[in-house]
Formats: sequence, C-alpha cells, structure tokens
Amino acid sequence: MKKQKFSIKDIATSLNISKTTVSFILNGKAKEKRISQPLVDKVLKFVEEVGYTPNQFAQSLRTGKTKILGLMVEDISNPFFAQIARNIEDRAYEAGYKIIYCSTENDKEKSKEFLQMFQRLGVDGYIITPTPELEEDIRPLVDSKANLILLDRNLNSLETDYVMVNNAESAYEGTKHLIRNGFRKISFITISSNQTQMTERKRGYEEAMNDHALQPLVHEVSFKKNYTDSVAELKAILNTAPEIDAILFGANYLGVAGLEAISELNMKIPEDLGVVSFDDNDLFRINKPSITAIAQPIEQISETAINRLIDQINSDQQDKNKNGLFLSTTLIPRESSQK
Amino acid sequence: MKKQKFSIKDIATSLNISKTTVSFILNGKAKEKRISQPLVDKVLKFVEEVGYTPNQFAQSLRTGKTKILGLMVEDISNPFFAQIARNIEDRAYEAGYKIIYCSTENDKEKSKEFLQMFQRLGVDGYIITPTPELEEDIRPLVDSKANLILLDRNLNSLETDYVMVNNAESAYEGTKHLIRNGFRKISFITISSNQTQMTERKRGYEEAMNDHALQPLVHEVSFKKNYTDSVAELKAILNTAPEIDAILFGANYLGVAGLEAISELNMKIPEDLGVVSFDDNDLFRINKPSITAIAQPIEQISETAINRLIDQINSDQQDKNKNGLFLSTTLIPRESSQK
DNA sequence: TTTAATTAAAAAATCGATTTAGCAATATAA
DNA sequence: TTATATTGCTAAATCGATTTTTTAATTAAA
Repeated sequence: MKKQKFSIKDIATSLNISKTTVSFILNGKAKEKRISQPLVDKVLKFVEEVGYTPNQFAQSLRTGKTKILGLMVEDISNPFFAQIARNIEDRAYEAGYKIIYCSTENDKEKSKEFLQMFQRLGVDGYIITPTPELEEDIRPLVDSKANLILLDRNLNSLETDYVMVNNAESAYEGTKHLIRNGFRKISFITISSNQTQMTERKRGYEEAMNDHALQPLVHEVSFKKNYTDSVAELKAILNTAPEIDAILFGANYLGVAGLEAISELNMKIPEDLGVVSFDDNDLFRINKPSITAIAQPIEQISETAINRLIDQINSDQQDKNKNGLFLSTTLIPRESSQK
Repeated sequence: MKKQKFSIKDIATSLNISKTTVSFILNGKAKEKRISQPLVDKVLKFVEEVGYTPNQFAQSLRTGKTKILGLMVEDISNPFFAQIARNIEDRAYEAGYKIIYCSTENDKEKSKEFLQMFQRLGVDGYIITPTPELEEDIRPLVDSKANLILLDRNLNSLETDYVMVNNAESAYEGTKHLIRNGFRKISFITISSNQTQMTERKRGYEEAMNDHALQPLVHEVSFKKNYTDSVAELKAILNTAPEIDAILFGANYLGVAGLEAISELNMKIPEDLGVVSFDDNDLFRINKPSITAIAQPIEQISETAINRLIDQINSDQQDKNKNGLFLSTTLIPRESSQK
C-alpha cells in the first residue's frame, strides 16, 4: 500500500499551527471554535494544494463510524440480487457509504460467519437477506440497536425493519390469473426451504386454489442442488404428475430451470402447460412463447431498503419503530398463460 | 455501532500483564519473543472465553494492511460481472479478504472517483475493468507498486497484470462458424466505445471476413442508451441494412437486445438471420431457437484474477513481471447458426 | 567473583485522526 | 482599576492495536 503523503500532523507542522486547529477547520468547526477566517482560508488552501485526504482508519478508530455498509444476499450472481446490489450501490455512494457484499447461498453457517465479519469490521449498517433460523444470530444486533434492515424476507420473531413484496397476495393473484384463464390443475413449485417469502407465496397460492374449490398441488425442488439437478428434478415432477395443466413457479431460477425441463420434455406452452413465474427477466420476456411473470419492483425495493437504512443511521434516536415495508408486485400477462 | 467489549488492553489488565505480551501471543510471536508456555496458554484461554476479536481499524491503522480488495466492474447487475463477482468473492473470503465493489457504467469520471475512493480506503488490492482512457489515473497505482489486476480488458500502455479472453481469435472463430454454415452477409454489432475487448473482437471479425473474401459490415450501437433505446437502434440497423443474413453480437446485452429487436421485426432465426453472440446466458440456451454463443470461461477468469492478485499481495517482492493472462472461449453451436 | 548472555515481560512510541480541557491575550463591564 | 468575558488557539488524552526499546531477573562464562 502506498504510504499517505500528508497527515494532519504534517499539515500542522508545515503551517506552524497545531493539528487541533487543522482538524477543527477540516471538520467545519471553525466558526464554532472561533478560528480566524484568515487562518481557515490558509489551511483550506494548503490542504487543497497538497491534496490531503484523511486516513479513514484513523477516523474510524476514533469516531467509531466506518462509512461501510454490509450487504448480505443469497447469491450476488442471481439477477434479482445483482440488480438490487446495483441499485443500492448508487444510493450508498451518493450518501458517502461503501459496500461490502457477501453471498450466503442460503447457508446458515456461512451467514453467521458473515454476520461476525460485518460486526468485527464495525459496519455502520446491515442489509440482510436472512436464511431461515438466523434469528438468534441477528438478535444481538437488534438488541444492540444496530442499524439493520432485512431484505426479501423477514424473521417473524425479530423487531426489525424489513422490505419485501406482498408475497401471499402476489401468489394469489398469479394463481387467480391462471384460474381465470381456464387452468385448473395448477401446481405451485417451490423449494425445500423455510424462507418466509417462499412460505408466503405458497400460502397465497393455496388460498387462491381453496377459494376456487381447487385442490392445491405443491411440489418442492431440493434447494442445494445445482442447476442441472434441478432441471432433472423438475422433469421428474412433470413426469410423475401428468395431470398438471399449469405451473406457478415460486422463483426466478425455478422458472428458468422449469422452462428448460418443459422444453426437454417437448411439452408445449401454453397448450400442454400454462406457466406463470415469480420475478421477471430477459428470458421470460423474449422467450417464444413469452412467460407471464410476477415482477418485483426491484428499484423500489432497493431504494426503500437503502433509504430506510440511511435514515436509521442518521437518526441516532431510539424512537425508530420497526416495521415491515411491503411493496407490490406487478403481474405481467404474457403468452404462457393464455390458453 | 456496538462498542467492542474487550480490547487488548482489557485483556492485559484483567490478567495483570502488559498488552505487549498479549499482542505477541495473539500474533503467534510467543516463541520468538520467548513468552513462557503457561502464560501463552492462560492468555489464549482467556481470549477464547471472552470472545475477543481485534479492532480491525486499529490494526489497519498500525499495519497499513486493510484486508480489503476493491472490485470495480462495469455493472454489477450485468450477469457476466455478477458471476465474476460471485466467484471472486468465494476465493477472497477464503483468503481472508473482504470486497468492496462498485460499478463504473463505463464512465471515466465515475471510475476516477472510485479509484480515489479505493486509494483513500487503502485497499490491499485492485481488480478493475477499466474504461477507455483511464491509463493516466491508474498509472500512479502501477508506479507505486499497488497490487492491481485488470479484468476483461486491458490498457495497452500500462505494465500490469490483466486477465481476458482471446477476443480476436474468438470473434474470428465465431465468424468462421457462420461462414462455414453458409452465411455471407455477416454483420458485427458492437458498441460505440473504445473498450479494448470490443475493438479486439471487431478485429477478429474483420480478419475472418477478409480471409474469406467477404466484406465486413460493422454496426455500432451507442453505449449510454437504455435498453429500450438500444432495441430501437438495433431495429433501425436491421431495417436499413436488409441485406444482412447473419449477425455476430459483440456482447451479452447486445445479443439480448438484438433478439428482442429481431423478434419485434418478426424475423425468423436462423432462416432470415443467423445469430451468434458473445457470452452465454439462460436466454441463449433456452430460447427457441437456441442461440449459438461464444462463452467466456467465467470461473476461470475469476479464479485467475483473484489468485493472481493474492499472489501479488503475498509476494511483496518487486520481481513480479507483469503480463497478460489470456483464456480461451468456447463456441457453443446451437440452432441460431444452422441455416 | 565479576561479567556477559539469556530469558521473560513491560514501558513507551507509533499509526492518524478527534475532542476535551485549558491557556494567553485582548476586550468589556463594574 | 480590577474582575470578567471573549477571542483564538494549543496541549494532551484518546481510540486499539503493533513494535521498538528497556528493564529486571536468571543463568552461563570468564
């Protein structure tokens, strides 16, 4: 690492004044501390000339603030999270924060390690997509009034801010959309994990089916498998349950893998099988036939989360009443759900 | 931020010894500094009990090492970079490094700011996808022997390590593939930017065309436009140059936007238009017809880059001879290029 | 027996900032 | 004229580590 040329001390000795004075001036406390204007000007000019920048570690050490946020997502290479990361980034830099990211792969142990890492580092705020059962590891943060916001899912027993979409209603609407379009044997495909967003979606689906006197048909794909295995599993599901006439995919990657499975089985969408999937992407939009999607408002999610977090940081009051912020999805009807 | 419960000083006073001794023991210098084994054990036991973790800012301040890497990509929401970020992340954490990321949007000024940010922060290493003309801003880093690696593209006048694929050859092969499959009026679609990887791809394409006595047909899409505008621009190109019988898309997002444009114009692939695109993704694989892709070895790119960077960091010798590391792409023939 | 070397640990300096407490010098009030 | 405020600035403490320099107590060598 390149050594810093100028420290506050160097400036002070160069100008034959004390570093206290320099520090006050640099921190905009000149008025308050009654530093004379000529001296202020002189210091600022000099600082500008030598291109001084404060050592952020010394600052952090002294102030306890790091200007770093910790972003913990399930997988940064998942387009949904990648876009969130991108949007959060913009606003964070605008507000003077840097971002350290990590991907949990929905692994509790990994998540715990990352939490510890963030904590050791002393991040000023946490944006977290929690794995199931992470409550007890996050609780200490909540108890110590850390600035924290959960993303995409929540943990019921924790009093925190969280941002997510109205998953149950969205799934309900998606299911209703299929029913209205004439499908009856509609299956909901989810993953074998207790992530709250997935259980909510399942609940919404089941409610819609029940409300229309239809039998819910839930199928689970194991979580930890790789893509190829997931496709195989989906093919198996379709083979063993030929009565299914439509599918509601509970997530992005399930929809993608599902399309691949359907294609490999030479089934026709929407003739053989109606399809609606959570999340939207290039594939769903451009595919022939195009795929009906329940699109999450990614920008809005990101902005809500980061703005809320920065609010938390700036209001060091404890009057923050924690609550969930629910955003709405948009059902984008496309060819795959038109019988 | 929660205050750290135990500092090295607390441990020292708790055990009635000096913090020097504690520090030596914690840093594995007990032998070297002749600390007695009983004391070593006692300290380690105590440290374990109270769950002490060092303040990383104090450490960084003192040692000048930050254990943070700066990752600067064009756009973290671009699947190509998102996957790279994911792969780099794994290895970085394994080696004890954290990652701060940022997206340049191929904007030189933004890039400069991010470089400064990384520098101020004192990152231990840089992984950078440079915008054109960023040489003079990166040069100081190179001169000061910073640990640095360029990704996806390089800057000719700089002596640095860089990792990229053999773009010219890949484009040559992609073009040859189309020619061999009977296409003649093959257009190369690129963006209006001097990114080295794009100019290399163009060069390879032109060479292939010339070698087969065909006239190169290069079309540029303006860079800064949003997706919808790009699609419109691509439609305009196809409309004004109806003689084109195949397209080689120079990048991921051009291919995606291109497919959308082609679809909107109701052109048939591959009958009306053969298609090959750089990079691979779900859409290209699953689309009907599937799209022939020039796939970059993303894992290999990421691993090479991060491993090389960590090597740089660990070998504080200046014997590092900088050089380019070129990896090979894989042409994945699919339906879109079979006439 | 005195000197030198070794062992074991501690004191103090340092990294680069922020912040509290305080000190002269001047101005104002009593 | 003396007491009190105000002005303008600085010394020193502090954050939590690492590292150089010292010290004190033994042990070995002369």
